[in-house]
This record gives sequence, C-alpha cells and structure tokens, in this order.
Amino acid sequence: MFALVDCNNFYASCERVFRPELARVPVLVLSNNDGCVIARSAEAKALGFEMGDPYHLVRAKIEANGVKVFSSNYTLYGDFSGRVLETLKRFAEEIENYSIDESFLKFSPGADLEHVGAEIRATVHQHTGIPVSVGLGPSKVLAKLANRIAKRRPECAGVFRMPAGEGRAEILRATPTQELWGIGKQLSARLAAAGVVNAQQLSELSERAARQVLTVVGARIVAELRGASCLEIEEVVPTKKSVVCSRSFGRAVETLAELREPMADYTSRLAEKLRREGLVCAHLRVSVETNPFKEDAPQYFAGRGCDLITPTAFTPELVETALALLETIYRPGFRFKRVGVMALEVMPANAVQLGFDAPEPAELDRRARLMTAVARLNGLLGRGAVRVAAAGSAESPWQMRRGLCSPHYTTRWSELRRVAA
DNA sequence: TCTGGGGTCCTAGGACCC
DNA sequence: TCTGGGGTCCTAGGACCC
Repeated sequence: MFALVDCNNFYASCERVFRPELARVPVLVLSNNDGCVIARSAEAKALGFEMGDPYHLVRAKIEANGVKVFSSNYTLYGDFSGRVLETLKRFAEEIENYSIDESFLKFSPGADLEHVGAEIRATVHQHTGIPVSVGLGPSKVLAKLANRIAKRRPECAGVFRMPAGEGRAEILRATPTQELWGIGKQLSARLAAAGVVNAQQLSELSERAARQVLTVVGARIVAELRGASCLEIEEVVPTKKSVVCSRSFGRAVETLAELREPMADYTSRLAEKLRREGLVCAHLRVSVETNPFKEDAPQYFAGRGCDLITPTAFTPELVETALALLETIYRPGFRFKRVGVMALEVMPANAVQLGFDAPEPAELDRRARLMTAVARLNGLLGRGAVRVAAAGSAESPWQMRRGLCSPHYTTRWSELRRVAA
C-alpha cells in the first residue's frame, strides 16, 4: 500500500506559518520576476485566481479583493520541505521525496492503516504548521488519485483511501483521463479520439492498445490503475542528468552584446550549481528565444550545444564556451526575451570510469601507448566506454576527459597531455 | 531489370511532472 | 510594458558502421 502525502497550497502555506494574521486572507505567491501566479491559498482559488495567471493581468483583481501577494522564496520553501520530510520518516520505512511538496510512503502488507492518514496530518501540522492531504492506494497512480479526492471532498478531512471493487470503478468512471498522473492534455486528447474519456475505460484497455496510444509510459499507468503496482518507491535520490539555468528578462533585447551579458551571468550561476552539487558536465548547450506571447512579432528559437574538452564546472571555461555557442545562433533583427544554458552529460566530479597507470616518462611515445591502450579497451568494452582520468594534486584534485575516441582528442593533445601528466 | 540488413549512437522534439 | 523555471523520459530519424 502506498500513501501520497501532499502539502496543501504549499508555498502559500509556508508564507502563512509565521504570519497568523493571514490565516483567512487570500494569498498568492508569484514566480521569479513576479511574472505569474504559482501558488494560491484556498481563499485565492475561491476568488477564481488560476495557476499561471500573469501578474499584470490580475493585479486589479488582487487589489480589489485584498489579496496578499508574495514573491517566491525558495530557501524558505526548501526548509519547510525538509522539515515535513523529516516528520514523515517516522511513519514508513520506505519513503520517496517526490517533489518539494509531495512524498510517497510505502507500507508493508500487514501495516495497520486505519488511522495512519489522520495521524500523519496531525503530526505534520503540529511539527511544521503545514497542512497536508493523504491519499492511500495499492499503486502510486491510485494513491495520487486518492490524494486528489482527499483534497476535494471536505467530508474526507484530508484523508482518502482508494476502495476496491465497485467503489473504485465508480471513482474511476468519474475521473477524466487528464486528471491522472502522467496523462496530460495531449495524451488525453489522443485517448478521447480512441473513445477513452475516463479512467475506468483506460483501465480496461489491453496492454497492447495502451502501448499503441500512449507508449510504454501509458501502459504502466494502465497497469497501475488496475491496482498492479509497477512504479516503485525511489528512495535514493538519483544524481542529476542535466542542470539548467534559464530566465526571461523584463525587457526584450536585440543586440549580441546585450545577449552576451545574461548568457555569461546564467552560465556562471550554472557553474556554481554544478560545483555546489559536486558535479561536472561534459556537454554544454545554450538557447535563445523571442517572446512567444507576441504573436505578431517575428519569432526565432534556437539552441546549440557542444562537447567539452574536459568535463568541468570551471566558470571561465563554461562562460567562454557558452558565449562562443551564442555567437553561432544569434540572428540580428529579432527581439530576444529569454536565454538559457544547460549542462548535459553531467557526472560526479570524482567519477572515474577506469584508471590505469601512466607509462614511464622515459618511455618513448606516451601518446601512442595511451591511444593504443584506450583503443583496445574501447574495442573490448564498446565505443566510449573508457574515459581517461588522472588523479591530480591538491590544487587540482583530478581531471578527467571523455573517451579518447571522441573526435576532439587529436586536436587537443596538449590538453590531454596535461591531464595525463 | 534487379542496389541489404542489422545494429548503435546522437540529436531534436514532444510530452509529462512539479 | 508586464506571461516561471527546472527537471525526466520516450521516440523518430539521420549518420554511421560492418
């Protein structure tokens, strides 16, 4: 049995914890740059504010209704998120922190689940001041759905356990496919075209049909809807595969010089993020974008990436690369609204795939030996399997390079020699 | 006349999530 | 004038190899 514990209106609730005077006041939290609404208290929802409402379009309504508005404060939310997680740990042995405001708990078959939902709610509220809802079900998808119901039906008091049999079928019939976890706008439209509009119909789809319409992801959802758990708890936080820093600016810009500035800025933030998490990247990608909301203006969207000679999180190197990439995709005559930079092929800074002793300095041709050794290993293990790594000194703890068979290696022998040395 | 087939890797793009 | 930011996974298609 799984439980999904979800904090109610999380960011708005965090803002409220230390401000009791806001208890019944409608509260909104805005995105970076105060661009749009990203969290709403129950009172704000009742007033008709929607997720993603542009601030400048709802400002009048905010003032007219005495709504309290906050710029987002992710440090605060991260702190509360950690405290909620700590509190939840006492309730289950297996726990997955799914997002900043949600966690999955897994209970063993014999567990007494009669009152656990209410206990979780009371304890989290007592310890953190954050209200949560609890959904229970035999699979993650069903626990997610149960959570929605817990939130929606006042008589549930914030806890709902997915029934079996006809009770569940009745709920699934009343659930449009788009409300399911993993089914968005596009997929629900695709399903509707195939005559499937509610969750019960979806659960009755054959594995083959589900795969055809929704690919393997959809097939898993169908199994989960039938109560067969196939999405497991992921307790260990997997290391990131990419890290992004992208942002819109207040005012659109046109020249390359004006674009270079935010690009350099975001890239150094990206480098900081990587270092903070102990990561390096072997591929960097940048993108630029005009304002998609200005439909009458000429639109341009472009991105380009390149492999790095040495996986790195070193700011000057990344900035230099990002600016060079920017130059290749910049086009004059457009009004740019956003730039982004993304680190790909991210790996832990201390990763070493395979090491071997460097040949004796006295030996005639180190280069040939290295090449031969790596080529042989890659022949045995598959192209790119071997990466050259060298432990370094205290100032430069280590350096690492992607497989020698990458097209770069002959052109930057000096770099490799430095690493190998 | 008649022009293979199987596999991998990479990239771009689509879809989803919070 | 003013519309977020950060992720993941999957697929299709092209390049390339033998």
